[in-house]
Amino acid sequence: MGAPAWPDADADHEDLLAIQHRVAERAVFEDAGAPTPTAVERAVHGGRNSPVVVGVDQAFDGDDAVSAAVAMADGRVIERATAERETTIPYIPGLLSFREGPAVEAAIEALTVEPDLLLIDGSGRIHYRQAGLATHIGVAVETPAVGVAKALLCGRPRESLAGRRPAGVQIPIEADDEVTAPEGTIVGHAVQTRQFDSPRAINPVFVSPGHRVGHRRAARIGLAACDGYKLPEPIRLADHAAGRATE
DNA sequence: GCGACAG
DNA sequence: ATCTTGTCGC
Repeated sequence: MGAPAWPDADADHEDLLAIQHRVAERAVFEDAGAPTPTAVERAVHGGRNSPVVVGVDQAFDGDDAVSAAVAMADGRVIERATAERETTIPYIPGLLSFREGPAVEAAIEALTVEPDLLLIDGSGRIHYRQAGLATHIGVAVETPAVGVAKALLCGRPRESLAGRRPAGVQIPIEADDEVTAPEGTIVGHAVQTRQFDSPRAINPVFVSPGHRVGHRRAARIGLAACDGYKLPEPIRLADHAAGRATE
């Protein structure tokens, strides 16, 4: 078992923080088992003997969290699975994993295929205690994971994010005094996965290591997994699947 | 007290 | 995350 079981609804706030510190201790923020960006490119765009890349996203159905996991390999969707769990803890920035984690883990375990990489919507190392949803899940299921968030939770961009950047640009996100990592540690990147020529600029996504991957490879994986849209294809498909499971 | 704040 | 139609543009 890579991480503690999910806490009860009546767990103390301090217990939750303690769990996250443990998750961060067990997390590996360096390349150790995660597929290369090239391999991920084959899984999403096509190729032989690619790894199994699974995208995960959530939707809500009343008080329940609905999670969808979409597995891709050799350029095709090979399996989809969903799981629904009652939410007990409310949404609190920094404690998201305790609200959505149970459903996410259940959806991943409902797959019959074994994931080589998890692409999870939400932060990984870009988190106050370096234990965002992607890190918590990666450690819990002992699988390489990358976090892809649509907004920045914490940390300091090395450069201003104002204005427009062309697709492919990666701006380091450094730890500040709110993050439990030495000041200046690169905990992730703002990745411009998509950009238009139109007057309306597209925002970047925030990619960070979840487990068994370094920040550099995580960012390149984020770009390699995109297919014409702002979000990595497996996550985009999981988004649709989760929404459909709600209807 | 003020501002920040994944989904 | 979610409540929600049309509309501007490639």
